[in-house]
Amino acid sequence: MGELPSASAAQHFVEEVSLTFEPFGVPRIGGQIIGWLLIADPPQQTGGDLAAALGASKASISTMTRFLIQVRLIERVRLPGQRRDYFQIRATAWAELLEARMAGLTTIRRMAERGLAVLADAPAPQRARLETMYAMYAFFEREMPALMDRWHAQQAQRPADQAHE
Amino acid sequence: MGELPSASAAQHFVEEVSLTFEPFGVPRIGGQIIGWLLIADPPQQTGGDLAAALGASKASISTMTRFLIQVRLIERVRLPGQRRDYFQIRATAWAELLEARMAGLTTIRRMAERGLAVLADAPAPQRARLETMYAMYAFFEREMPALMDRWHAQQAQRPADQAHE
DNA sequence: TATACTGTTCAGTATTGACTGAACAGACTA
DNA sequence: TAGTCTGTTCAGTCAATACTGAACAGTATA
Repeated sequence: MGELPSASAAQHFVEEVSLTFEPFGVPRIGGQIIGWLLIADPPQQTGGDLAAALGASKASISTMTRFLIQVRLIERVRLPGQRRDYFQIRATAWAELLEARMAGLTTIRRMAERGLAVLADAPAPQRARLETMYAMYAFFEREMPALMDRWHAQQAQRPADQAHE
Repeated sequence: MGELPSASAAQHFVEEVSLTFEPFGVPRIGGQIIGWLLIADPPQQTGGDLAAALGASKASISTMTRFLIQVRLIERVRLPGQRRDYFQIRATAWAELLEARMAGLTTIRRMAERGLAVLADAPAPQRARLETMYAMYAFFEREMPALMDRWHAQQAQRPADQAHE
């Protein structure tokens, strides 16, 4: 177990992360794992570590880590010569999370599109609701990639503390 | 009840919208109400209309409409001289939904900030995880308003079929 | 082969919450 | 005041699921 500045502050942070992720459909323990992996020392922790730190059963940890790996928030690493599994936050997790959010734009744009297909023969005023909805999401869907590129460009420009990965 | 091009196509669309909103924490019937209000003719529908069209109880409609009003997706209108309540999609619902999503950026940025506070005395490599997370969300939090402004400007420029509202 | 250790699977529990039917409340007509 | 609309509230049911404890399976050491 690592040295944390204040155990209670860490615990409070873990709880906060857990609550932040809950409305996004991530079960409580999943959020706790993320929170803990964000501040744990070292960054890679075993299933046993997680179970101990969070006071959860091995079963929960096993199921949740598999889930978090599937949604690409964490990854499983095996240190050479070791037979234990370690978990850590994926370096690109947050970038991909944001990109997934942007893919959500497409979903809604398509939904509007389908609605307009249903109202194909309807008069314009009736279609207006869906037209504006479509226009808006199509706009952001079109513009977001450029913004994402600017972010990546800015990152490449100042690789200051990009030690890991 | 209005004239729909194809009842089954409409029903299918309603179902699709319902499924689209489900992962966002909107209960099934809530999504159905949104779907129906997107294509219904006329755009304003009574609680009874909704109950009949969706085959749901008055109680569900009452609770869900109140919820959807609270999250500002729909609004309750009273036609002059009428004593019945009508519901319709708010004209600015989708814009505000997107803005709410952007507010989510702030939540995550703050979360990273809190984590960094917990690791105030930790060495740089340990803080790196949270630093990149913070930088990324702060970047988008900073840039998104400008993009939103561009959208509004573009809308003002061509007020073509902005008949309603 | 025995044993320690890893992690997974599975049955069972307990909680949450979406939805309904029925009772209730308020406002307009007769 | 009675009757008929509106919409809300409430108790109860039903289904989904998060979580646990215990049994299981695989792999390395003795």
